[in-house]
Amino acid sequence: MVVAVSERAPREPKYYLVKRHLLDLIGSLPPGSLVPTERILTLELGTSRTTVRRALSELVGEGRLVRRQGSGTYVAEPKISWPLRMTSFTEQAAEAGYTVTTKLLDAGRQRADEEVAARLNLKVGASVFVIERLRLVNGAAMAVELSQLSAARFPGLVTKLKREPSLYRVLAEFYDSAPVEADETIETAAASPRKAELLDTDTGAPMLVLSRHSFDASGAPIEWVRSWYRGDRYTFVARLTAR
Amino acid sequence: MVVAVSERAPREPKYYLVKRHLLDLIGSLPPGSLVPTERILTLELGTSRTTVRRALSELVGEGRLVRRQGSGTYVAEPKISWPLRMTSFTEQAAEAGYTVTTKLLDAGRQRADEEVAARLNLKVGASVFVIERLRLVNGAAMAVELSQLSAARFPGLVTKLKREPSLYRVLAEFYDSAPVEADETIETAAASPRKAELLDTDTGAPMLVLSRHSFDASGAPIEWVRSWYRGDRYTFVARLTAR
DNA sequence: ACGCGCAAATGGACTAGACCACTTTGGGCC
DNA sequence: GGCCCAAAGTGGTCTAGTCCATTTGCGCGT
Repeated sequence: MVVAVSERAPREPKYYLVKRHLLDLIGSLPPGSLVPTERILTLELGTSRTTVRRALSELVGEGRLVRRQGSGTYVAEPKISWPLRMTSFTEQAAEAGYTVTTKLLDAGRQRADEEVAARLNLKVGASVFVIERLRLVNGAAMAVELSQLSAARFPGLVTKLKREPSLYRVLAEFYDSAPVEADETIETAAASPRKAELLDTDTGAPMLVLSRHSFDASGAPIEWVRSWYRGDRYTFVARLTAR
Repeated sequence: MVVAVSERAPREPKYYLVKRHLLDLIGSLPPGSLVPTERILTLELGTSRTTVRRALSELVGEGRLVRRQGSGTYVAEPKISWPLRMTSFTEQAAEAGYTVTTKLLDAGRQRADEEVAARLNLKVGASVFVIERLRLVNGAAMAVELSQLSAARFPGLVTKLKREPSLYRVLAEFYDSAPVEADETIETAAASPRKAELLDTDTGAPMLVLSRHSFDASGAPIEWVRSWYRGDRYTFVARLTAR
């Protein structure tokens, strides 16, 4: 195979030069350090504020910088790893040594649209519990989670959830039901204004979206969950073994 | 103007209103449809082009729209799922029914920096093979992959790779070495100009970065690989089982 | 009928500036 | 000494415009 010579050098946008300049700077400073203000960078680098802000925004999205309105821009802490595993959220966190809390944002009953009907093996219009929760680790918002389950299959679920926050424990105790298999998908998205506020970040910030479609031992779907994590703060980790 | 009292209503930026307008539009159109031009949207929605472009950029980053300079903006095809599994890239693709090719971009020898030395259990400055490849599925660029392996442990690797493109097959045949375990991490990043060009996308576009740190049966590290996938086009899928 | 070249239209990058929301700070007051 | 509040400084949003690169399509010439 011949190694192709790229005829066209990728032309570098001006904002990317600013970004590289900032990356150098970040590399030489400890987390928490103050970085020059946007207006100062504008003068130093001879560009417009828009261009500086584009570079800053990418670095914020990559978790290298943190901006605080009215205060300044700072070098960020390293990202946090989060394991992808079959156990429940609460157990995962405990294993990793984190203190986890869950805040119930909303829990109600809705009619299944086409997508959720297909996922839960229901008819369109069937009754579905929609549970929205905020996951916090050591007090800091980590993810917004939207769970959907068949209301017919899990009667009274919402009431029970208000006493026992672990969904998987409720399923096991009251419905003798446990997910034994799941398909997870991971993708990127931009934060909506609502999710941005819940997660204390900016609208449009890059996020990791983890969807889980889980099944019981008989292969019947139990729940369909989507979780939105801040992409600038978390990385997912999975341990794979051959065979 | 009367300011709403709602204590903490997430204030919606104007660009997000444009985004929702476009999402409605996208929902009613089949993939490939032409969407109004930026200048027309500017007039229709009474905003500046910058604001329209911010909304468009997010939608492009989420894989809902495709922009082609000089031509127009189009509704995008759905994303493609890509499995996370322990087998080699080439095998994965074959199983999924895709035709896969690999283009060797660069292969050479470098001195280990601190990070790669730690990953491969070497001393800083030890010789390391750095192999950069472009992965294509059905002819379209999918990912840029950067593999790093100990040169002392795999002498002549680069030469062999030029005849047999599957790295895992080369490792098995010539070095009797196979990864049986791996840690994979997934995070988001923005495309550099170089990667953007290789992947036929825009600088700054959101990407999924998959890092794999793999080990042989004795627990010794074999390789450290990072792959950059277009976040607007791919989602990762993993199948998890309890126990 | 065909093809070529050029003009129009598209998205891409950047500028300069206005105004707003929020935080910090320091001076004046008690 | 401590408190409060105004001012200054920070990032956040948006505007209106320029110039560029690429694509498309039309009209002209052959």
